[in-house]
Amino acid sequence: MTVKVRFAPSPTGPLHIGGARTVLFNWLFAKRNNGVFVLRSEDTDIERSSEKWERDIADSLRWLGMDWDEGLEVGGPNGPYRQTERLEIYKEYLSRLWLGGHVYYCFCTPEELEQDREEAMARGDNPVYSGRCRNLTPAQVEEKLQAGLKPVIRFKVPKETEIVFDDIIRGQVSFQSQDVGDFIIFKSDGIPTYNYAVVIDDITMGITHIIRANEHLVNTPRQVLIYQALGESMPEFGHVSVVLDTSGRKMSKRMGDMSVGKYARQGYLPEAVVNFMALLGWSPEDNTEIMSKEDLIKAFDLSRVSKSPGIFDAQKLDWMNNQYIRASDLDILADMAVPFLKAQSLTGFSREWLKYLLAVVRDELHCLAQVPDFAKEFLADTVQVQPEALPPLQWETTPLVLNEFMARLTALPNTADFTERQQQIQVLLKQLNKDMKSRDGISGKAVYMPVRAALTGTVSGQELHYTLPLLGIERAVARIKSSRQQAGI
RNA sequence: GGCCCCUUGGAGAAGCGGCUGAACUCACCAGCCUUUCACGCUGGCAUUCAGGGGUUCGAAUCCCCUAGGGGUCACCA
Repeated sequence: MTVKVRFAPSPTGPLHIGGARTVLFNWLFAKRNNGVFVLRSEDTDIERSSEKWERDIADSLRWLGMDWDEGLEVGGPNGPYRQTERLEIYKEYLSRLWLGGHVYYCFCTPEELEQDREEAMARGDNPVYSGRCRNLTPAQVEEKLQAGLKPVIRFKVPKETEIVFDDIIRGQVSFQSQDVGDFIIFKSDGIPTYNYAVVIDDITMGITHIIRANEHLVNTPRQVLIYQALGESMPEFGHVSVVLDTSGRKMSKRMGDMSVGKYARQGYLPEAVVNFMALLGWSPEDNTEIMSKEDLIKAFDLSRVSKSPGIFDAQKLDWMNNQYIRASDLDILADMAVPFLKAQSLTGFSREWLKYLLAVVRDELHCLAQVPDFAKEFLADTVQVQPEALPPLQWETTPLVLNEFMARLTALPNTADFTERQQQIQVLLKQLNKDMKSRDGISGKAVYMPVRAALTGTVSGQELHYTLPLLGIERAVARIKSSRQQAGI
């Protein structure tokens, strides 16, 4: 039997890292087993669901490179893939439950239920539905229906039964049926509830493995009961632990700052995000850290997924992203950086310049959103001399150094090639240092620091032979003049 | 409150009864390299696996209890 898995989000918010990781595990599992991955939408919460979020989730998945074989947008043999469009199917299966005597109408009001719950809690009991409407006679039901009351439909949970299932990740899990309580499968508006609709979807779509977040573990006995009542064969379950935010709390959809979209917008590489998520709660046998999608697919194994919840560590993501930035092709990086530069209206540079900049700064880049800040450092014609850069500019020997440097710099032969210019500068700097040492007894820090300070207005930054090609000679000269003025030398 | 799940360093983790004197990665700290910052390199960072009992010649690994965290008990999913 071919493996078939699914991701079934409710489109009530953006996809966050935790949800995306659940998808990843599904996707990897499908790919590993040459299976099928389905994307559908659980939009029965009409109040909060919206197509906007459905699109957002699909976009996030596409961005991460997790394609789905069947479902939303791509269609397939088991559609429709939106629960609100599957109402007929749910009703069909409902009639089977009626026939088997597994369901009943319930007319209890929210107020009554609330009161029951409070009383049960006060008694220290499990606050499950009392079963008040379970034994209504057909005549009583008819009477209430005639009166225009809109009932919900509840599932009759068998008494005194142990509900056991094997969880791929957690092992055997068991529940007592009396702790479950008759649950609602159709709301009074005729819309099915989650616990019922998922089961019907999973049955009709032929899902073989349900890999989902641990918060659904306690829902599983209800779903198991429905499978049994319908006489359908059970899929395998695997409940993955949740991802907690930095403060140790569960990620929620309201927290947009953990969304996949945010990382896309900040210029993280999807491959890095995928790699990072894979390692959150899973590790390959050989403990490799940097893994491509192909590597992950080859190595993925559900049995190595951790049971305990993981905390999202942004620092490690940054490190991971940096690893990918270092290994990326400069053209790809440049393409990714352009929108960020445009967003800040940064212009006046060539493609080659950008690529050279990226080559120079990539080692310290966590994400592409940082590129404009680096670019700005080199694009301004003058700089504000920072306090810490003032002393080197005011050293006694600085004017001499700067004069000599400028003379040599302006005498440099023309070139449009950044690497060539870099080499020229390297030679120039070395020679300058050597000459000034023998001629004036000035060397090392005494020559490099003033040049750096005048050029950049700070005492730290890239190597000068990288900085200068980026600046260009004209700008370098302008900056030195301006900085000298600011320092009064 | 009942029920279910989880518990190895600041974070991700390896570990599956003796090869662990608890790998590895991020972060952090120190030193080296260096004209500066960063990179890089080297070293440090759990006398111990939430705590306590047990089983065993031997336990982070198996069992029990306690504590802590999370989830759920919705006409949300």
